[in-house]
Amino acid sequence: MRRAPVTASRTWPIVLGWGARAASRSHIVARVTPQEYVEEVLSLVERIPAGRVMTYGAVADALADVSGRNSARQVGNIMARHGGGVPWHRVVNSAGRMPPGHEQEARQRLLSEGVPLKGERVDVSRALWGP
DNA sequence: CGATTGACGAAGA
DNA sequence: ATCTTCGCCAATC
Repeated sequence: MRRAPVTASRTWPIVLGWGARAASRSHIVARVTPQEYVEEVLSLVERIPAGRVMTYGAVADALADVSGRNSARQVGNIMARHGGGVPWHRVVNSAGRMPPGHEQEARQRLLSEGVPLKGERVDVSRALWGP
């Protein structure tokens, strides 16, 4: 758990090791390392119940306060690189589409879990789950 | 260092 | 409905 050193002069709640960039935005500050963020994402995805889904954006939003990040795209990258050990099929894009190259596998799993579908897409309005 | 590249998403045309 | 543009974050050139 690498954390930025805490100094008395520090204005923002965290960061001064990787914080130069974060400091350029006054509202959002990185509160965890990229590695820690990966763990946050994976542990949240693990808690998505069978039969429900989250969108990449919803995951990013749910973690925004604690992580200091909000990038659906980054969640997608993380799922692509590290999602193999979690129920990755329960994360779809906002249109209900499944990850390119894994549509068949995902569709089969979602179907067996009873996730509501609309043709080839998840009916996100009905299936969306939140922590 | 800067530029590109993604399992993204909202807004426009 | 499809395509583009832009904001988002981190890894990779």
